[in-house]
Amino acid sequence: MATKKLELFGVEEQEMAAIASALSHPARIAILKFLAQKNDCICGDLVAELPLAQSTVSQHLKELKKVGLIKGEIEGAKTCYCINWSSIDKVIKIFSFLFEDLRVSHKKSCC
Amino acid sequence: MATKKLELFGVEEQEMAAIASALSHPARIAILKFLAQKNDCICGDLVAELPLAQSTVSQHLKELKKVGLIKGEIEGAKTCYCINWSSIDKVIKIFSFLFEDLRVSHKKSCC
DNA sequence: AAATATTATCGTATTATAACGATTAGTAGA
DNA sequence: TCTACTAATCGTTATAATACGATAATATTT
Repeated sequence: MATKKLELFGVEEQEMAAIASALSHPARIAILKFLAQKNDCICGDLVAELPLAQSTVSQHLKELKKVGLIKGEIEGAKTCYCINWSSIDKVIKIFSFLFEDLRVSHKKSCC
Repeated sequence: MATKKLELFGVEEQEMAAIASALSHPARIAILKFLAQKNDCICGDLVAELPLAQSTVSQHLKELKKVGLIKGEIEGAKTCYCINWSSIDKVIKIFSFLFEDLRVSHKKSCC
């Protein structure tokens, strides 16, 4: 009874929701911050930094990669992760676009 | 085994994640858009607009209200909803702040 | 070749989310 | 008052997300 009816909405709404989903866990926000501060790092660095198991961190990295917010490059046994800046730009553009669009039609409301 | 360990992260990370959670469903994005376009509306308008049951729409509205993105004012039998613009401003500030912060330290990375 | 290191994936348990119908509580109108 | 309307909440079901340990896969070191 509770299948997500995502497909019944517009592609823009779906895309924004998918990006927001990727940002909807503090661990993933923390990963982005850490990644930006260190410029790049391997999975093990994040495991040392976060209060989560290695498998869990790997899972979070996978979700961030799924929506394109980060990139991962295999370097031997390790995988080097970094932020996908062009994707970040796109995200900022999409969201600020939404909010600016909203704002123009802002008159007076009931509350 | 799978209790969310949200409290183990910083307050800023938690706050951002909570806002992103509210935006992580296309129905809620659609509600915000509709609300901005019409300036304000009642629950029934959204039920007519969205492919969801009344109880489900009400649930989504509750989540948006929980993080302060919208306001609701009871007017007799109806409830008038509108966007909480000061909250939207705050959201934009928090997120652009994050991304700008990230960007300054952007040198060259492994990928 | 064997041991170690690193990360991804699998399997699983628990909690959270999404959706609906039914009910409740409130207001407004006949 | 009785009826109709509006929206919130309750109860339930199904799906998704979170987390972990264990294992697998690959690369490096000894």
